[in-house]
Amino acid sequence: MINITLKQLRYFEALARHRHFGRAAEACAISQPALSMQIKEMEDVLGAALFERSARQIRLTQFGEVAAERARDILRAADELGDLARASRERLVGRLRVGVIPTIAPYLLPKVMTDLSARYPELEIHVRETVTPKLIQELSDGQLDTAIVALPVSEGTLAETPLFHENFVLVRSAKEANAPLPNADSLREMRLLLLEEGHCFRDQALSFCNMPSGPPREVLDASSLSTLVQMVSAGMGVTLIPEMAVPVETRSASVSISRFEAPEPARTVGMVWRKTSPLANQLTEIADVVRQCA
Amino acid sequence: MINITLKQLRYFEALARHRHFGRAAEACAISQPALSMQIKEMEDVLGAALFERSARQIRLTQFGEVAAERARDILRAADELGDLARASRERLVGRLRVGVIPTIAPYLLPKVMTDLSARYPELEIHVRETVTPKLIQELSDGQLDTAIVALPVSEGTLAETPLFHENFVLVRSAKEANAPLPNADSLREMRLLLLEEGHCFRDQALSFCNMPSGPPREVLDASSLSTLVQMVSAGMGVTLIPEMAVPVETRSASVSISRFEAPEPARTVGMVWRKTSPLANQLTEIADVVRQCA
DNA sequence: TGTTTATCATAAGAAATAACTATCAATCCG
DNA sequence: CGGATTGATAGTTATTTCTTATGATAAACA
Repeated sequence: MINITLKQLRYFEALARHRHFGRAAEACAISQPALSMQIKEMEDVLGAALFERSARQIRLTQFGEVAAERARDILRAADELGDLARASRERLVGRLRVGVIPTIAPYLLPKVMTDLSARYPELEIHVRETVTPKLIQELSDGQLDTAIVALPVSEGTLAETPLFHENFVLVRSAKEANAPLPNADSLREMRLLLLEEGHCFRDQALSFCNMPSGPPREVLDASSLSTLVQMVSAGMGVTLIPEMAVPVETRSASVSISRFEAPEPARTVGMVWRKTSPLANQLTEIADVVRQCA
Repeated sequence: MINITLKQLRYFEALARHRHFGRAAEACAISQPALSMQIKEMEDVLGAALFERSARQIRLTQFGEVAAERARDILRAADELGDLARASRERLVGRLRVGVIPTIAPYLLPKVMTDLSARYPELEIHVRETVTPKLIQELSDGQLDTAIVALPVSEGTLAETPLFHENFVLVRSAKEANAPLPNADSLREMRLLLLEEGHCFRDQALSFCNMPSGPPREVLDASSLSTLVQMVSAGMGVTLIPEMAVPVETRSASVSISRFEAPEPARTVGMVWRKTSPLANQLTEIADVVRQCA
């Protein structure tokens, strides 16, 4: 199946406008025979005459009139595709799907969302909050554009950039405020409350205590830092939370916060995306904005 | 300025649908590298990535999604142009601008319009009624598609086909009904009422009497056959009218109609159109329909 | 862990398409 | 009738697009 081409439509449109092969050809920056051939080809393909050629002038046929209108529509649509491409290339627009782990989302997102919206008004931000393995899976599947997680991710297909480094602090009930600071080993002897399995923060905390991360423990596992703090406040044990969570989580709980001595437990939070992502350039820009927020 | 092509849009659409270069290429009946190259070319021209290629699968970029939608619109519009061409080629549709001389129009058109509309329901018929020279001019200018006039027209650029032959009859007042039939020469002595200048029928009548057609005559010239007959009915003279006009024009006038003896005055009515007209085929068909009516 | 498989990109030559120059044919005009 | 204008045609060249063969990379497999 042979078909018409946009080039033919362009030539046709010019001829319909000029009603003169020579001038239309000049307008298209080609020779008159080239125009003649393409018009003829187009008429052959369509199986209908577009122009009526009489001795000294040419006229659009009735079909030609209709076709000229359609041709203009098509050419305009094609041009718009170019405009659209330019727009999408010049600035970050459209939808950005961001995944964030639950031990970061509530503390970082409010400011990040505000700043990003201010900087990229045309950007529609979707947030997905879940544990790292799921985020990585969804990222790889193309359901997310980027994710904010604890580094390293060590996934060959993903690019990662660090955002900030944060320490973990000890949360004890208010009445233990002046008790001696436990070290990593003594923590193991205490009733350490942790997040349920799957959260990387659980593993990071356990690793600080040199405890195996795998098997479930006898203690109740919480589903959020907020719950953990409330449990501590109720005297059920102690826990660790990232520094960033302190202002939010201790507002409505009577607990004491203590920093560890060096080497303090800590984690690096970073942003990851597919190495192949077409948004790679914009994502490094966004990482900068997030860094400002932290 | 290099630009995208419809071919690229077709390939792109296929790839967007299959999300697989090999299968999309197969669907387009080309080799996989050919598809790769055209997609690459298209991305280069647009200056934006359409697909994100990762190891084992490809995905549309956000821009690609939008572009795919547009591409489908454009391709559909291009296909419709083909459909439109086919429709316009297969049957007579749209507008047909017909010119008819005033000494034919009122008698022939009612039936012709009815029959044509029945046969070509999608045909919109415009009628222009004026004298032959104006019709020929407008036909040549492309303001008319065809004209029904008295033959011959003898215009090199026009094609003509005869429709019917009609005699002229003598119209006298009712009380002259039994008077002897004048011949061409005796007509010259009578008060012969005629149409105003410009009407071919005037010239044809004069030519029958062997009188010069040019100079204005002393008698009142009428603007329609109807007026002529009414004048005859009022006793102002005699006239000739084409046979076809008899039923209509003598309905409300007390006149007598007489046929001449051979050689009877007559004219050939025919249809003309530009030799270059794209409607030429359809016009011969229409001439057949008109012939049926006469 | 190395091997196979799947998949898209690249390269080089061949085929197809579109362009140009030169020329023709028709017609209008003085 | 002769020159000028205009679109069509022919032959050749230039460009584009395709094909085949091959490469590179990562996933799947054993």
